Amino acid sequence: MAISTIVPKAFKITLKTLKIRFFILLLLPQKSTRMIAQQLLIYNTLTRKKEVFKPIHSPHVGMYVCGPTVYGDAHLGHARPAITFDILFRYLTHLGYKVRYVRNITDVGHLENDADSGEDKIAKKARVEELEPMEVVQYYLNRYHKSMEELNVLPPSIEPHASGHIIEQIQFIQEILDHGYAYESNGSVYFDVEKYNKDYHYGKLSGRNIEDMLNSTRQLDGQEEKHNGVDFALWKKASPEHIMRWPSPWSEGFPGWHLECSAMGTKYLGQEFDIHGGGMDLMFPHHECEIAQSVAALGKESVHYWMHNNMITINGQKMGKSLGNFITLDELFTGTHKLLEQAYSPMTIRFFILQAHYRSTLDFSNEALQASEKGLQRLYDAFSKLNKLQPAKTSENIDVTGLKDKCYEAMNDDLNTPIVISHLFDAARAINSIAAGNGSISGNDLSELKAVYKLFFNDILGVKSGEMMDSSNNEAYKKAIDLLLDMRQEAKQRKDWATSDNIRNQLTAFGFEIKDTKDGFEWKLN
RNA sequence: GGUUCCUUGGCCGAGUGGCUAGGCACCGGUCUGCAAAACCGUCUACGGCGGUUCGAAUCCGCCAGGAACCUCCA
Repeated sequence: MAISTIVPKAFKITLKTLKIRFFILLLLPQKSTRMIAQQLLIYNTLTRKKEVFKPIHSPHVGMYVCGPTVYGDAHLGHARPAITFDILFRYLTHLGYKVRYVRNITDVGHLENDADSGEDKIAKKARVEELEPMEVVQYYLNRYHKSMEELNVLPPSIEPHASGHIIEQIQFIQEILDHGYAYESNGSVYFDVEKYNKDYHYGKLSGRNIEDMLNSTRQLDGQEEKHNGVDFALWKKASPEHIMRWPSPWSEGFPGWHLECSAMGTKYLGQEFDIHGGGMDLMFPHHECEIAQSVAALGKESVHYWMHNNMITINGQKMGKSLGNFITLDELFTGTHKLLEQAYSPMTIRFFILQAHYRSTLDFSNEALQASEKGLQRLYDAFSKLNKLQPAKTSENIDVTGLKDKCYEAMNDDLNTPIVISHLFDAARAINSIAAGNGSISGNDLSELKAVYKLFFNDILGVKSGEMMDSSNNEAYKKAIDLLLDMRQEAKQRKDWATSDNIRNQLTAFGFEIKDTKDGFEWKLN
């Protein structure tokens, strides 16, 4: 009785829902196809070629990026993948794709080395600082999030923790074991690289051959458990003093590092998904192992497009944790590092990173950052002038449609942000010319230019504009500065240059920039 | 040693066969009481040697220098 009354009702609701959905679908594809019609080329590390991006289930896109191991503060190097894939996330979304962006948090499984006595990085930090491991994780994760927010990096759709997916990882190992590509040894489980390589190619992503690797793999202590030096751990039995441990069919222990991405990627994005990103230094062995794990467990590769950002260097060398030559983001923002001549705002850092293509190395130096800071300021100034321009009948020296097309063209060419920026600088010059009275812009072009600027500068490149950061200014303070400069104007009219220069010089010393204009003055705080 | 990649003007950094970005710095000019900002202009480079081509920063070869990965790394 109850069922028969419920079913039709449920059916009714479903029909209604379907109708609404159908209606939405009718609307969406029009917008989507128009936008998605942009042909995006992305460089696929797997083929070493730029390829046309075709999602498996358009308009849905699945994207996985290797996030940080949270056992220390994020440094400049961490900002690179975060910003690179933030741009991709923003751009795909703008094109009309529905992106599910997964960026993991590694909070377990990072061995100090591959030896039996290998210690987890988080656990080590916890022991050194006498903290609960999860306390370490939370502390640095909070700080990571804060830095990312300051860099205007959008949060991913899902941010899974490795420690929260132990069951999935155990299942994944079981699949690999069932397919015969792993073996248990003294409570640990290792991936059988040699066996796998007979059926597939281990090393296809990084262009390696197992023969070369067999000869060059370092001999570390405690590797007697492995059948072969190149085999990597899927599960490690925990030594008695090891803090982070979970039960499994093989031993109390913890999962190997490479496993988390395979397990979480396929859990949230499906057995096959579109994009997997990360730093170039993760290509081997991390991503290579991921491929092997997926093929061994699922019988197919999970990832269609592998994308890798290049490194940030300092004095020509990779900035990294192990070399100890890194500068944390906090230090950059506050200028508290011995190599820094000054503090650099988060937007300067973001702009600096975007001025190089993501597949090129980018060398850190104060000179380069200062150049970025000034360049960014030039764009801010130009675009604040844009909002004050008066429309004319015709446009003389600016082609807004051409600008927009060129920006799209650059983005579509494997996210060429430096080219997009160069076009924005071209626009800035045109705006400045018009503002200086050399040229004109029509009303239509003016509003279109404002829209293009907002789209590429703010929305896609994700640079917060000056006004957005100007919220701390308050009226009383502005009036005080205006008052001082009014006094200076009076002094100028009396030709009392000593007083007028004194006011200007003092304000300049405090960091203000004073400009005299035809009818008065302008100022801003740098 | 193996694998992959790089070398662009004072600095940073795009560009993959002819159109030879952009930013910062420098210099000259315009504007200004002087500045600042802005505008206009100047400088115009592709590690070296050879080859392919009508034509090469771009393709090929050799040499020199550097980097990443091969162990944890974004």
